[in-house]
Amino acid sequence: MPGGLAKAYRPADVESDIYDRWLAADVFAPDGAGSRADPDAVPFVIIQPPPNVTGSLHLGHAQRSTVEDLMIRHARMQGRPALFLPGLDHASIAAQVVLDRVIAADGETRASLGRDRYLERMWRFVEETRGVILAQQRRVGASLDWGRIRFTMDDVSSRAVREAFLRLYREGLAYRAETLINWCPGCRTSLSDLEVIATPETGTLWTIRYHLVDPADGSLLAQGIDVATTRPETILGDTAVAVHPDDARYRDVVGRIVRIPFVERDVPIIADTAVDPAFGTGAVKITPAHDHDDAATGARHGLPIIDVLEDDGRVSAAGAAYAGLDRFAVRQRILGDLEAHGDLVGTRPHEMVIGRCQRSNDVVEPRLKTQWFVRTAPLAAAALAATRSRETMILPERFEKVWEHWLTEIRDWNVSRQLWWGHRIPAWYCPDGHVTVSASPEGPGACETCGAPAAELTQDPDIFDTWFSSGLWPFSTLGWPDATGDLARFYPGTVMETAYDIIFFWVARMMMLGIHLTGEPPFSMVYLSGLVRDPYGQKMSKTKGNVVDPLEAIDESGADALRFALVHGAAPGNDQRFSAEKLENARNFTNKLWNATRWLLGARPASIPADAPRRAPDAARLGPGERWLGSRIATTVAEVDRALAEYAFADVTRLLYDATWNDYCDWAIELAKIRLGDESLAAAEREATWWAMVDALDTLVRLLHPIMPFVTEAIWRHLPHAADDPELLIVARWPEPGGIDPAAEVPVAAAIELVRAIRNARGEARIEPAAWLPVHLVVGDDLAPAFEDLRPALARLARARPLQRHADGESLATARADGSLAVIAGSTEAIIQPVAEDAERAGRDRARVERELQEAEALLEGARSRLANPSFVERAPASVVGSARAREAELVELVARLRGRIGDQG
RNA sequence: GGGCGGUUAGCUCAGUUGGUUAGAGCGCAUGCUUGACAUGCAUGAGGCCAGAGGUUCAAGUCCUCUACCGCCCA
Repeated sequence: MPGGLAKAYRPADVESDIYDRWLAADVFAPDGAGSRADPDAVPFVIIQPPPNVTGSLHLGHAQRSTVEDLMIRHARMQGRPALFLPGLDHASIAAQVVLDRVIAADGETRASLGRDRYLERMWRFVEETRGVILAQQRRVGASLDWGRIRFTMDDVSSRAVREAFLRLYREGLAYRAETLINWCPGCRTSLSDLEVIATPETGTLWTIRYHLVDPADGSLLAQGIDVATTRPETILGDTAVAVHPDDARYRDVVGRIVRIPFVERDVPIIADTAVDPAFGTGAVKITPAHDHDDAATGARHGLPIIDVLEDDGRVSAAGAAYAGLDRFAVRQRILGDLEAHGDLVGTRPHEMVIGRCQRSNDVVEPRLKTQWFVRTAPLAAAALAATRSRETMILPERFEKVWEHWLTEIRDWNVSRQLWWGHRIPAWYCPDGHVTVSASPEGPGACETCGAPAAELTQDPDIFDTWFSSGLWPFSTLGWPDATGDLARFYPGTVMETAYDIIFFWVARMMMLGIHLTGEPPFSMVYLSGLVRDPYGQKMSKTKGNVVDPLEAIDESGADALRFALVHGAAPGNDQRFSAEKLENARNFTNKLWNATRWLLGARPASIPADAPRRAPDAARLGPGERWLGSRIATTVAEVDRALAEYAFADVTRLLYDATWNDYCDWAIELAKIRLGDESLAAAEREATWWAMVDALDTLVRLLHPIMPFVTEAIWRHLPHAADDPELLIVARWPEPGGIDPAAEVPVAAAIELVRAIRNARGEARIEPAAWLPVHLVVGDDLAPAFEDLRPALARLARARPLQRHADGESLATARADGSLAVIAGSTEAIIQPVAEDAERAGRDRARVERELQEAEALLEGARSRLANPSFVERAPASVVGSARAREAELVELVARLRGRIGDQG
């Protein structure tokens, strides 16, 4: 076992141990004992979007945690104080749905327990579940500052909620009003506009006849007016019939009275321009308690408002004979009864949009309720100003348009929820109905209007929308409203990373509340992640059975493989497809990196002791391969820095994959093997080579650490270190850019091209791979010294024995034998002499060279016609024309040489 | 109805401010138990860049229209 490393990387053997070592070293906190942060540097802060306390980790969480963690790890390695703050969200409605199911197993319901016992049960339940997702985050490798963890229901958060509400109330930005709200009968709570999903459906448009009332004696006439409706059960709450004032069909009946069936209520026929004469019969029923448009019409005409529903969706006492029945049962009964009376005059299918509850999918009912609202207009304006001024940026930028539109059109936010699990609204009402809002945990001492004593006050039974406490998260987590040290140091935060589907629910609310309550936008960058979908682009869901469990993926392939695969597909705002193949590919990559390390440790020259401290390679003794590698790695550092600065994390994975696999493993290791095994070289040269290989791998491992923290940390343990290196890679320095040397790359790039061309020629000619063949070559003077150094490498990689270099083409031509293979690669040219003459092989080789010639001629023709165009030469920039000319010259020479080869062979 | 995104190799995706020959991984084909790695190595095949028009010396890239797919808002 070279280097004492296992033959394959086994993540399960090292991951938990490594995480424990990070914890023990106290390196996650920006001010932890093991932190190497520069206290004067600008902190880098990510407050993690808190997952639901009863939830468990799904692939989307894993992806977002990884993206957040890689930004944090990068900043930490740069020496910035990096705060990655974990948390949990109480998720009112979602948690209640889960707990309701749990208690149902014991034969209990919310009602049977009552509010206090239900909440006690919830706290017990939450204590049981809260650890689950936190442990899962550790498996992913998230370097969260566990000492600063917050829960939206802990005391600090509660205080922030009460204080925020009090301030908004005092400023008139929180108000209580009786108005039409969205009601979910399934969840038995009101919903914000965002939580109602507009769903296109095919419903039915029924036409119903309301009979006119005889003004003389109040008796019912046979004459009537036909109205169209999609919700016949709302008949019970009708308080008018409306027509358009210009509608000639109804001019005569405006002002007359109709009787609403079943409830026997006499209501007027009114004229209102809001009525669309083209819809149905042109006459519509008006139900101000159960329709937003009707409520507006009702308000204009002073119509009464009659709520005919109970909270659970049954018809109330106002529904006369139908009271106590479910709304949809009532619909059917009413239709039957209308038909029996001959008053159902039309039925036809109708395409419509129905509002459904985001969580329960129940049809949402508009209802009149007294609730608390947040006045959004001024808050939204400030949020818009912050993004317009670029104080806060949104990535990808195209979401700014959506953001603008939504915040411009925003309506007031209903924050009351008729649930139990959440922050109780800190508003108290005295017997006279005065409102007192208090931020004190004990509530107000007395009514602030009439002085009624506390004992006579009753607290609002409702709780806040979960997103209200979430909206305070970027600063409530840091101790707001107290002026804590953390708040001063870490607010505003740096990046808010979250999924684009909660940009309104959450990001907008954090911006609105953050700016208003703290005076500053809560973060400077909003990074919106896409969704992780299944291999066919379908959303993952338990019902579809296409869910990938991140923990299973980690068990199988390791956390690093999962992270790499997820980051590889992550472009801001774009969904990605996740598949077992991608995971496998990433796992192979971790193994490749591991094995490169294994090779390196096993290849240490005997003259270097195993525990030798890290030493810079002696630059004067490096071969062309090491100089090439040094420049390649330096280029990679620069490109990775650029990609990170642009949040192009998928690019980072691609750059590092290529640098590791292609540059380091495929070429650098192969070149170094030859040099390290070359007894003719001085020991100092072999040592320099090995140290150069250590340098390059060390840099790659540092660059890869934010994405693949475990395997890189495991490798780092085994690499030689300098005296000022820390124990752990997680706090090691991020590589410095610099050292790019294009001139150093030229000879090895040419050598690689030549080796490939020779392999290709041998392959096409079907020469046994194991065969060593004599090769003659000629190279340009500029490459000659490097090629001399590289001779042993070229010989082995191209299986050339002997390898003879000629001074010029003429000399090379003398090496030509019957059936020899012609190879042209860039400016180098070679002849491979076959073991034995073989007519068939010669034919195949000739065909290959002719194909190459054809391709070269086609390219030359293209280059010439381009240059033949006078407007190109005149108008294109000189540099472009220059390189076109150079290209043409190159092709001319290539064609000439290929022609020469064919002549030779012919 | 309004808005946004996508369409590049069999599949999943890259492709910088327009500039030489459009790339990668997987898959496929052929061959290889090479002393780091078969979770591997070598070589190869495979593209009218959705379609039409335009701008330009030059278009996968910019503009217009069309088709299809997806998402958001109403």
